[in-house]
Amino acid sequence: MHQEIKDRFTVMIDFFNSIIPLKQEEKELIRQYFYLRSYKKRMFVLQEGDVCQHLNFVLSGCLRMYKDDENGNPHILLFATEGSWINDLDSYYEQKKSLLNIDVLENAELLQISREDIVKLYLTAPKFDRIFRILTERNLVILQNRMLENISLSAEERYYNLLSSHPDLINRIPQVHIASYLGVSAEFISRLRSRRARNPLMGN
Amino acid sequence: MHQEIKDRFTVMIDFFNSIIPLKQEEKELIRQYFYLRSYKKRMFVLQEGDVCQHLNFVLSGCLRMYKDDENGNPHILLFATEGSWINDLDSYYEQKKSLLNIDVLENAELLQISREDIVKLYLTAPKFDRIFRILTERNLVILQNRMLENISLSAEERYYNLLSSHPDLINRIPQVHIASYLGVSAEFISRLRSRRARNPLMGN
DNA sequence: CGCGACGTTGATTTGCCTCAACGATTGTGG
DNA sequence: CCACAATCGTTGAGGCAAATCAACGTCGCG
Repeated sequence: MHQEIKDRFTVMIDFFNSIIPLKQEEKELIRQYFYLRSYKKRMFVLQEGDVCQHLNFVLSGCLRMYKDDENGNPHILLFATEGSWINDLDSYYEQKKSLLNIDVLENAELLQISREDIVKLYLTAPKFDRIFRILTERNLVILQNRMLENISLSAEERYYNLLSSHPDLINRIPQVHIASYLGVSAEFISRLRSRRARNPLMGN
Repeated sequence: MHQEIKDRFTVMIDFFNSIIPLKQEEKELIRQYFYLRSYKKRMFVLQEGDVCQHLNFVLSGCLRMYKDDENGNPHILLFATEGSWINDLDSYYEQKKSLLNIDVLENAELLQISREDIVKLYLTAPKFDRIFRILTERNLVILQNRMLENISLSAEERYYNLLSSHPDLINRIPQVHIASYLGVSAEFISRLRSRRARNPLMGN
């Protein structure tokens, strides 16, 4: 089972490697600084009011990051599945109380790193500054495209765009969460689906 | 006037310095790689279909980045004024044709750097990897907050939030562009304003 | 079994859009 | 320097997209 854990690290090392190839010593640093933690469904990785203590890389499972409004309704900023990250960077770097929640939709295994350790990692291996720069730039581009869709498309267009760009998500995430992610009501998504089911030719 | 140009660089150097203090040699690199360029109102810094050739740091003036939809209506992703950046990172790094436009709302002076030169900059001074990582992380946090507002607040709330968080923008940018940035119609913004003018106590 | 999570459907309301017309201001060329 | 066009904001009438509220059926699960 120590072997197993090494295998998990391999997933993360491959991830970094695909951005910039790592030297052996840099791979060792990853094994040194990241730690494996499992979460069960409904557990919180981060709760509103806490200070975010680690970056989270998802090995398996599914999570969401969201904010509750004054009525207690969640508004989902991000889903994360295998091979992606889910962090409240603001709380993590500024060490301020988070306004966001991260919880588990499907039992999950995460690789985590503390703030002190990532600072050490950056200092001992500056390549990780570059890796995380590139990673963050890519996430910014993705978020910018989502922003653009949000200000320019109808709810129906956004829903079917998501459907075609992330068909995997639709299969494993309840509609009510998809609705919250898109910023529309769950009932409206249901109506869109039944409308298209009755008339498959509609809306391209 | 060579003196003047040096002064412009000082603005940028101060900007970087406030993120991470620079050594003298790193300051020299900035003077070496960035170049000053002036744009007049209505000029394009980037046009749809072109490949983004430089990163843009705004010394003065005001610009917007936007996408035209199929009807030719612009949807604004970002405004940039003194001391901020405005880039299509996707086109810049991937060297693909841009879907976005960047044009000038008020005569502007930019400091620009080409893709080849920023790669050199990263190689000769890895500190810039860290600086741009941090910069990008901050921009991601900002965009994430805007995303959250967009999926959780009404048009009215978004408008007055923008008003209080960026009062400067409201004074220099036409309402029609503010509307496009928020993803609402210009007429509706006008109605919000006149509603509150008649009844100043409304909506907190 | 019974409860909670999830999806659906109907009736009604509303936030916001569209289209159109109209001043006020700016700027631009003859 | 004036005339005319373009830009910008406002207002009205009408319409539609999407929210809200409520009820109900199904499923999985403790």
